[in-house]
Amino acid sequence: MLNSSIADTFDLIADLLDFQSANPFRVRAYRNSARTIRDYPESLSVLAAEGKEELMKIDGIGEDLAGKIITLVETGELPMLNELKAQIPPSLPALLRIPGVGPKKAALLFKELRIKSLDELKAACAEGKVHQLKGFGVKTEQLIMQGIGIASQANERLYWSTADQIANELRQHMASCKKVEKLEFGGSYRRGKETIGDLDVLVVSDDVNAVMDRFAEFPGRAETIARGDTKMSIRTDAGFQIDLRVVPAESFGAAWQYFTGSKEHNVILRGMAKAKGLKINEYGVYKIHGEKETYIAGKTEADVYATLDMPVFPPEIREARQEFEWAAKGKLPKLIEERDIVGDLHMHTHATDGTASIEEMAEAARDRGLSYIAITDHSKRVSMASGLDEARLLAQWAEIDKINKKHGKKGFIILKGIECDILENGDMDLSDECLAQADWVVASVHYGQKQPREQITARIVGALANPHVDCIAHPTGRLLNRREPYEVDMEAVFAAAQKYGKFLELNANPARLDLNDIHLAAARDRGIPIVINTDAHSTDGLNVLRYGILQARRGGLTKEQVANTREWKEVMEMLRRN
DNA sequence: GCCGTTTTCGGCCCGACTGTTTTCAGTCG
Repeated sequence: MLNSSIADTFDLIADLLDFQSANPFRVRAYRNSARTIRDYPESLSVLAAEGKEELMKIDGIGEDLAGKIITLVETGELPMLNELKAQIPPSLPALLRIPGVGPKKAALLFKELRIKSLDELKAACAEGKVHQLKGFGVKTEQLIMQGIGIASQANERLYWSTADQIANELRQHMASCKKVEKLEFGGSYRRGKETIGDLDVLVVSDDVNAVMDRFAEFPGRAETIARGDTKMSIRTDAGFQIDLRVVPAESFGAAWQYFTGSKEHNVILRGMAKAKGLKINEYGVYKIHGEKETYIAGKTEADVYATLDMPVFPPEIREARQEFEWAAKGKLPKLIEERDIVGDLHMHTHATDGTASIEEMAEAARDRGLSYIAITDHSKRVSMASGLDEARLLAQWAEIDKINKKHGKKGFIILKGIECDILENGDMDLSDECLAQADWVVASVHYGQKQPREQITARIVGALANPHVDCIAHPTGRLLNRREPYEVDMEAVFAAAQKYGKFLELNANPARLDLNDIHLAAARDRGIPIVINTDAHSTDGLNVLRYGILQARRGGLTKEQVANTREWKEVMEMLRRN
């Protein structure tokens, strides 16, 4: 059983318990464990076979949950969940997706009006039944009507790159308001998450109304969800929510820290503060003496963290994973930066599905400060992209030799590479004799992505065993919001990469970002070199590198752990050594 | 349901906003 399935089960239990108004801390225990399990790098099914004690070593999993995981893995079901399901209709959790409807309101709707689904709720609202319920009113009924539309919409999270565009537009828009002394973004956007659910904006100003009025004029605004003394929320016409907070300068650091999150990171931080007789909220850090409290910090993030003897964590690792452990040991990693990258080892030209020539790609890469690139067009199996057969590939390599000779003195190298398909039967799409002549070979799966776990894992592991293959491109094949990853057993892939001394790619395309942060951390712990590539199909495509860097930072990668921060000569030595 | 360098019991982060209320519950982040 996949970790994600176990996590889904626990999340469902949390939802159902919520409806029953169970102890909120019990509900939280299920949600916390679900999150931990979803992020856990190793297979819990494997751990479960080793017994309860192994599972209980994981933070947030105690005796009871360990037992439930084992039952789940062994039998595929959970008696406790079956009992809950018998009491609560399965469609009820859908009601929770309506903004403003939580467990209490949903439970009341079910109890009083027997409402079990969004459709039934819509009908009840239309008939005016909902506003008669205790605790509901006409406004709430209208809000639910609108909310049903939002809940039934796909409600997709935005790519980080899209959120970045919106953030930049908003920054420009707000810049013309003279009352804005300072403006920063927080939330998952600042933490560089691959997708963003909403945008958090923080403004320092002594004129809240002026700032909010300007915010209300944002061209993308479709509606204002809330507007209070310090906080305002709008929704864009695309259904994307933006939350604004206006704070005084002495609270800026505390607020920025607070709104950057993650929530889990903050919960731990506040727990630490409490143990020290301090309180942290979005206005500052306070020393508690009896009934009274005094402000001791809050102007900058550094001030806030310093009250707990903590360093300023890079936002990308504020996920309550390993950062506190690192900080306690004084070993916070120095995360990789965009300028550390000196080469790009995956890109296409107009020979296949790219739009630029070899020379154009090389020049664009050189403009961006790189010292080498690999041209890695598709192999022939990818016929839709007019993939290269052996003859065309050899011709391309001859051309690369020529170009290198022409520009050789400038110290920029174009490598003869290929993105060779791993065929459905596990064979490579080009012969070993052909691949042997390449400087650099990335292997990838484009067909037969739906194959069962054993089969697709064997294909990728087989490719890693091929002596001519250097790297696996986009190892899980997922496309954010669009396509699930292959059912590949990443543990087996990591083991093979280690055994054969191969590299794994972090594909920087904002829709891929494959490997993800969890996998990157796992690869890092195993000493597997990562290569951050753009997979560019045009000269502009080279610009996606920054998204890959964010993802790498979320995975806790340093410069040393990324192969293409080294000059090509060194990379070659790594390959030869391996 | 989890957890312990004050604790194996009794805590578990904290505040803003809204709507429906006459002082607060529910929701959200």
